[in-house]
Amino acid sequence: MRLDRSFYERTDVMGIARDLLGKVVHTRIDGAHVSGLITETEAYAGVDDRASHAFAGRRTERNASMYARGGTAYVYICYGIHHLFNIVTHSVGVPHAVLLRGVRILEGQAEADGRRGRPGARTDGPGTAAQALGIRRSHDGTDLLGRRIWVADEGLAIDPRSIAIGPRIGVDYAGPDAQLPYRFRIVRQ
DNA sequence: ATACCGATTAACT
DNA sequence: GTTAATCGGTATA
Repeated sequence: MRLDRSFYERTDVMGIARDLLGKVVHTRIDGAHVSGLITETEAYAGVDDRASHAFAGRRTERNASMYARGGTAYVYICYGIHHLFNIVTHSVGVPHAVLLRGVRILEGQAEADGRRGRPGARTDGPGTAAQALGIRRSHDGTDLLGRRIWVADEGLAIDPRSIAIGPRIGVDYAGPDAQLPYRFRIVRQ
């Protein structure tokens, strides 16, 4: 069952990041349907989070969609190369987001392989997951309740003991906030 | 205008 | 372990 607006409009971005583990992200892009089990996420907690692009209310052309309503895609280019897919949460004007950091492809493996360039290539990083799903900067601002990108609960139960929680990756610039336990991943099963 | 850095990855030594 | 790839944001002039 597809996640509805009320899931994304919740105010607890860390809880959403955790609850997205085991959900299934679907894309219908360039005529192909690809889906993947979400295995890793990170929460970015808006204006108070030094690791967030929206820290202190920063608002630029790049991060404008972080300020959209929950259930919107925020896609930006990192290191000039990688397209990183985020799920915006909370309400309009509150720039919370969850970074998709890893998936296990369930449907459309051949299409994902083609996009990644070789069969069986990894999809366990934020850049590789977005690439396999076909998500790119042009999908920034896409409504996750539309027909291009959506997330579904397909009844896969995740044992809480299989979830690891720890500091986020690559945010050393964020000072003390770099140590916050905002990274969630499935480590077993 | 110039300079530096980043929510990364793959291909090296 | 190191490094190249490559571009928007931010700071400085």
